[in-house]
Amino acid sequence: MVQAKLAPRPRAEDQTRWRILAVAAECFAGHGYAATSIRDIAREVGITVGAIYVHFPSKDRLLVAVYEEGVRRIGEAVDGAIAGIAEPWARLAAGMRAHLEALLANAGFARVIVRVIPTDVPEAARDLRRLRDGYEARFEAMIEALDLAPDTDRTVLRLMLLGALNHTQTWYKRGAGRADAAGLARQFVATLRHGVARTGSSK
Amino acid sequence: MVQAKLAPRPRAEDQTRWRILAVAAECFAGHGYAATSIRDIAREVGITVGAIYVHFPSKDRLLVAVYEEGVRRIGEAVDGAIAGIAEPWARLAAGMRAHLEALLANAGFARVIVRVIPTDVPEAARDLRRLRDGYEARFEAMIEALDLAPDTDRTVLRLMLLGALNHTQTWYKRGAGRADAAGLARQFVATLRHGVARTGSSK
Amino acid sequence: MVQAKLAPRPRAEDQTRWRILAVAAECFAGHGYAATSIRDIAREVGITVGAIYVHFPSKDRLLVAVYEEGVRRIGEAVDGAIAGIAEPWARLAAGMRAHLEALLANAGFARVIVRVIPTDVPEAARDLRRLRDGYEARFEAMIEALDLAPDTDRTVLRLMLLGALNHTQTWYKRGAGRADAAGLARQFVATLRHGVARTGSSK
Amino acid sequence: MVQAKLAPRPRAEDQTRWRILAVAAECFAGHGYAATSIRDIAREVGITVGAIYVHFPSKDRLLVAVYEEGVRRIGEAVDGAIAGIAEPWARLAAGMRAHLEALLANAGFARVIVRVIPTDVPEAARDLRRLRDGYEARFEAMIEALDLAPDTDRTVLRLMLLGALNHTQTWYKRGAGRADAAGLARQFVATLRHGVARTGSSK
DNA sequence: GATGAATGAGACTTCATTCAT
DNA sequence: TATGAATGAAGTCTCATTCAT
Repeated sequence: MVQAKLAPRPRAEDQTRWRILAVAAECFAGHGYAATSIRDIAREVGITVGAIYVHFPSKDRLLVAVYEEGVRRIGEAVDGAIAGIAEPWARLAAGMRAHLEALLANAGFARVIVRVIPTDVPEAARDLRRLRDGYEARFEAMIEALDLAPDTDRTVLRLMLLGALNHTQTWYKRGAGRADAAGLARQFVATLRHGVARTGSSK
Repeated sequence: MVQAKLAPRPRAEDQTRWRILAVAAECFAGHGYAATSIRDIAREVGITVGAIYVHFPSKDRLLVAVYEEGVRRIGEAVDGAIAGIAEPWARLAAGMRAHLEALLANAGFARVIVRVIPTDVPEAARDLRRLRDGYEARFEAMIEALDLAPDTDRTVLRLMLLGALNHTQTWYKRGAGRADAAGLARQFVATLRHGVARTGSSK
Repeated sequence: MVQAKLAPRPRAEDQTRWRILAVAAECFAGHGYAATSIRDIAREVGITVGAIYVHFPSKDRLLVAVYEEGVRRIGEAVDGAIAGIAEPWARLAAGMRAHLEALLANAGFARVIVRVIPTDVPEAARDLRRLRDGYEARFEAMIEALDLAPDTDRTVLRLMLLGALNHTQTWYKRGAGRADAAGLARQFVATLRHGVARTGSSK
Repeated sequence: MVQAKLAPRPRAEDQTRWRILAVAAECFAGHGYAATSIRDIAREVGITVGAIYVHFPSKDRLLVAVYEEGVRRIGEAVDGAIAGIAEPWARLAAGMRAHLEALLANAGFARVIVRVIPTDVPEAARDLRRLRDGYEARFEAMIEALDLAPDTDRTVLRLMLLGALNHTQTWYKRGAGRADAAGLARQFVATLRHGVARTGSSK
């Protein structure tokens, strides 16, 4: 009983590192890198500022660590979602849906990747870019496999798609539930595939 | 008479205000709101920190002023571009092109609107949102006029479109010239209209 | 009368800068550069920490400013003391006396030069070395003019002399008055000139 | 018996203590006490910060330990050098040479004594002073034995001599080899003994 | 004997803002 | 209109030291 009161460290010894990471992800994703102070994070975690420096050597390395974890998580989510799906458009739809779900599930880790622009943090820019590119390569591959109209610029398509996906973060109302991510992904992919013009209405 | 003594020129009197605005736009667009200090701006303009407070009461009011000017400029650009065009899809294409050109022309004013997210600056959030919404209403209207497939969610379409447009800022390589903005806009609108799937390849 | 209470800034507008310099000199000379904090200086001057940064951009620039002033003062003291004295040994004696008096007069400015070793502050090392060398060049010149025994290494003599002079700071008891500086200088120069061995006692 | 259980090796048990001492000596001598952190030392030794506290209760006690070892070493060096030399000037010359050699041999232990001024570390000042004085007493004795001109102040002579010796640390270029220490000592002692004025040139 | 997480104080520096001039 | 000195809070990071393991 006394134990429960005074010794709250039951399992992992580096639980603190994880809590810092999680809080930092939430803060960076919520207010941006520059607007988040180490103090903010420490306060939220419930430790001293110095304790953060026991686990991370600097603010920008903490950001990189968050980014890494974020890329790992959303990457695994997408990989898991598209595994076993062979048809290219279905693969893309599944990937987009997983991406959106991660993004809208209110998890800081995924949102950081979208929110923090590499060039914002010169000291970490190289690492951030590498991580980002590594993740986005999945979509490059998925788009590569599509059977597209002859004159389509696949690069522009990819960036357009990612722009649409990531922009959701700006306007999506939290609380609407993650079910909507599926609906959004469906509409996005349908739009990209067939367009939204009423059939027979064009040129 | 007092005029004759000190400030004989009628308009140039608030030239400083304009220079502050322009520099602030560039800074906010380049590094974000939190990462830009009043000192940075003052240094770039070549005046004292105090001088900024002569023209703007606070940092967040300065941001709002920049936003206002940005919205005014890009709004006028879009309005000018679509004036006289009746056909809905052509109107949208012209509007998107103007938007992209403003964004990629390296002008801070337009980029600020995309870069600084209203919620980042709580003290100014309401104003920023109002300004943003006022601008984006144009696209709402343009999309409203389109003849779309029956089950299309116009709101999602608008947000998808704006996401694609604004995301360009992240990856667009400057120096490529603004001519490309037109090309990008064309591809974007074509994609949204008809999709990119090879005709006859599906359903 | 109210004036005397509320407006204590009577003359110079950069009085603060001087007070900071003086206090910093005393602190750096007393405890060394690393052991002196900006807070210490601010507290002693009676201003905020930030106020120091209004006048000096960084701690090491403050040190350089103190050094500059110190070199200026002790340089002028020595120059004044040797002016008009033609006989080389008398010139050296006068110079040494002035140097010692400045050093032992309890004035931080002069002591800083002796106390803070250039290599201790890498960011300022180049400047400090330049200033120090500029000052010590006087002694080089004075020694150059001496009529010395043929095999004497003048450089070693100079360094030996400066070592003896500057070491005084370590052991000299303050409060004994500056009169002793003259006596010390006399004994130093006599020793260097003729040695201390009893005449006829050696080789 | 307890010995047989836990510490079977007689000497090597506190090897770590020695490594800490050696590194600390080098650091304190190189950058000064205040500018050296416990972490710097730990890193250099290749152990944890906590490990240092296993061997030394505080930073200032570590300094005292380094000082003690330094005084012991340079003291033994001087004692060994002057042992068996009876003629006072020759004794002094040998002692100075040994002192200089220890100082210039790039060994932190000897340099610490010269570099760290007792008053810099109030908590350890008393100990440092005691150790220093104990060492310098040798020179006091050596000077006492000299046959000097009647009006010579032996105390000033000692401090002058130590000042000249210890100042070498500031300017001596490492890498010139320790052979030069002998040459320097010779010139120092010759200067003090007979002076550097050209014979017959004075008064 | 040694580790490594943690603390609390304090390091230097920059911040937005005010105000007398 | 503009300056520049000043403030007080906050920024990132390092410090010596402690302690459970």
